[in-house]
Formats: sequence, C-alpha cells, structure tokens
Amino acid sequence: MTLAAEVRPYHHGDLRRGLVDAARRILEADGPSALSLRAVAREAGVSPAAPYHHFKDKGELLDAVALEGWDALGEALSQAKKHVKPDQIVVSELGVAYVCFARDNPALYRVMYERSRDKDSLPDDMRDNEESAYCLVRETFRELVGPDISDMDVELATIAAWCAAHGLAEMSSFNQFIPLKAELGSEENFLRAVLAHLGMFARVARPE
Amino acid sequence: MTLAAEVRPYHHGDLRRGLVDAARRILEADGPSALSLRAVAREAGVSPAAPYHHFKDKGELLDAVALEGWDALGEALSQAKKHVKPDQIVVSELGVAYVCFARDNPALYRVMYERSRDKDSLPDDMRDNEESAYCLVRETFRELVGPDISDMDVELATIAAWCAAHGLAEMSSFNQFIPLKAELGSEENFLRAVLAHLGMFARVARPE
DNA sequence: TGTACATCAGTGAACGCGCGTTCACTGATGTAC
DNA sequence: TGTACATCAGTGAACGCGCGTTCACTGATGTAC
Repeated sequence: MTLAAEVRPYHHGDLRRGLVDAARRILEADGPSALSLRAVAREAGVSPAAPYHHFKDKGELLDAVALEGWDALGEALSQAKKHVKPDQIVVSELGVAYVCFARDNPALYRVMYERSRDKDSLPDDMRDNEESAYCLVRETFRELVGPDISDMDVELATIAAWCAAHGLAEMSSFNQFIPLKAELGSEENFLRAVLAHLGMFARVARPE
Repeated sequence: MTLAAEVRPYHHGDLRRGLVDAARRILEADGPSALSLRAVAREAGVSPAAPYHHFKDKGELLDAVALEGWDALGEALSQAKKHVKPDQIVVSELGVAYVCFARDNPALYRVMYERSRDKDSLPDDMRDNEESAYCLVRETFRELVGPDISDMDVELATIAAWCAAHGLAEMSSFNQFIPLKAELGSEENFLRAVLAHLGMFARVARPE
C-alpha cells in the first residue's frame, strides 16, 4: 500500500521463479550468449551469489529454463492440433507450429537443445509424458495411420517427423530461402511446401 | 638435417594453414567451447598476437575452419554417391553419409552451422558451386524424378531432404535412440529406417 | 503474547581464470641499385 | 656480389573485461516454549 511497500524487500518471495523469468527475458533480448549467471542475477535485481540458494550451479538454472521451454513447446503443438482446419493436413500443421515456436523463441529453443546435447539426452519424460510434444506427435500418427501398424513404425515415423521439423526450424531462418518464401506468399506456405516435399523421399525410394 | 633444423624457426612458413589445422585439432580433442583464439595460437606454437597477421579477428578464423568443413562434407557426399550399391536407395545413402559426417566430426559440424547462424546465411556458394553437398543432392533429385518436374519442386525436395538429414544428425546422438539402434542392428540401419519413414508424411497427407 | 533461537535467504567483496585485442618491438626476408 | 633499406611475420607484455563460484556476513522469518 504505502510507498515503502514498493521497495524491493530483502526477501524476494519467489526468487527461483524470478531467476527463471529473468533468464528468459535475457534470452529474448540478447540471446543465449548473454545468458550468464551474473546477468541473470543482475536482471532479477539480486546479488551474484543469491542464485546459489536456489540452484546448485549455472547448469541447474539452465535446466530449469529449458524445461519450461519443452513445456511451452508441448502446449504450442497441443493448441495447433486443436485448431487444424478441415482443409489442412494435421501433421503438416504440427510441423508448422513446431517451426513457428522455434522462430518465435529462438534463444529458448537453442537452450533447450544445447542442454540436451550436453547431457546426450532429451528430457527424460519426453517419451512418456502425455502432454509432451513428442507424445502428441506420436499419438497423432497412431490415429492417422490406423491400428494395423507396428509400434516401431509409429515410433520411426515420429522420429522422422521430429527430425524434419527440427532441421527445418534451424534452416528456415537462413536468408537463402527468402526468395522462395516470397514466391510462395508467406513463411508458413514455405514450411508447408517443404514438409509436403518430404514425401519425395518415398517417390524416389524405388531404385528402378 | 641438423638438429637445429628441427627447432621451429622464427617464420612459420604457412601459419595460416597451421592455425586452421590447429583449430581443427582443438575441435576434435575438446569441442567447440575450447576453441579460443589463444588456444589456437598455443596449439600452433605461436604467440597470441600472431594470428592477427592472417585473420582480421576470431570470426575470420572460424569462417576459414567452417569453410573447410563444408568442403569436406561435399567430398563425403560425393564419395558416398559413387559407392551406392545396387540394392540401396541413393538419396537414403546420401542422408546416411551426411549424418555420419556429422557424427564423425561433431565439433566441426557444429562450428559450420554456428557460423552460418551468426550470419543468418549458409555459405554463399552452396547453391551454385557444383561440388557443394547441396548441389549434389539437388542434382541427384533431378536425375531421379525425371525431366517433367519443376525447378521449384526439385528445390523444395532438396531443402526437405537437407532439413531431415540435419535434424537427424542433431538428434541421432541422443541416448533415447540407443534401444532402437540395437533393435535395428546398427546405427546406419536406424538412420535408413528413419529416412524411409519420412514417406509417411505422404501417406498421411490426405485428410480423409 | 512474548521471547530466545535456529534456520533461511539474502549481501557484497573477493578469488582466480581465460578471453580477444592492441601495442611497441624485433628478427627474417626480399628487393633495388 | 654486396649493401641499404622497406616490408613482412613474428614476439611478449599488457589492457580491460566478464565470468562462475566461494566466503564470512547479516537481515528476516518462523517455531518452541
């Protein structure tokens, strides 16, 4: 109420939350290379030692940030699936949503994969957690291809789709593709066109 | 001849070459995070200021390293295409070769894309230089799909294939896929299986 | 309800580190005459 | 063939910087009695 209440108190309240938020703000503003522990503390308005009461080290903070990224990606794909229009192809639209997530959160997306690579492992729950983006794609394939397909084929198709989307996410920001995007009318149309041409692998798969 | 001849002379002879080689040695041994200008000079046996006679700054050195990487990738794909066996699918084997290149030169591969991302641009000559990996893939598609296909379709298929390979290259080192690789007998078979399942996009592309 | 005290969550100064880059310099090379 | 001199390609010391982490500390909070 009083003006004094506006002053940041000695105790933050939820500094853990505050640090993760600060990290995301830094990522958005200045990218992954600006994401030092000290910068995060600074952005959160706290001394450089304070984060150590909430995270063992810098890596643990990054893990927390990455985890939020994976959750947000799952949410984005889930929303996209809900809003597919009748004339659209479900898996393509999931792919478009995936790439758009990466485009709209480039630094966060990068941190997600950097942390995974450092541990040689995607988040453990990605294959099990029903709400994860990966499971959502896998279940979508399962719905679409019918019941008489093996679990392994579904798994492989999911991986293939995931790789394609990830690759596209990393590539589509290169300016080599600007003319193509212009010709196709929009970035989204470009993405759809590329995804549609994945099938050419199949057309070309007969050696004869 | 004499022992004195063994002593490193004041002038290096070809320090530019020596620096790039030193950089690649560091990459292979300790990864991209160890690749500082000072470390490169140290590895090349030269003072920290010496590189500045050959490169404007650290970025230019990295560019030189990345460029060699792109050349090596082109060479790897070219070799792979030459050695495709009759029972193998050409584009799949190119994909396998691409991923194997990334697996065998992980740090170099990373630098290649990091530099590209920093400039928002793949190497300029990738689309024109006949010897580039990209052109090789594109011409392979053109040969396989026949003459009555538009340039744009070939381009889009190439991009799709490139994205899939790049995504697969980044994903396939995650340990989540170890069981799948075991089940399929080898890493290469895993890669072929994933690439083969890209076609499922096509199967699923009819909304009905 | 009040008080003693343990615990928690901050501070701020300091540590050692490696970095990219610059500077004045010097040793080696090559060229003009 | 010898020599003066410009140019090139190194040296090594120094610059300022920001980093991750630790340390002894202190202010705030919560709990037992």
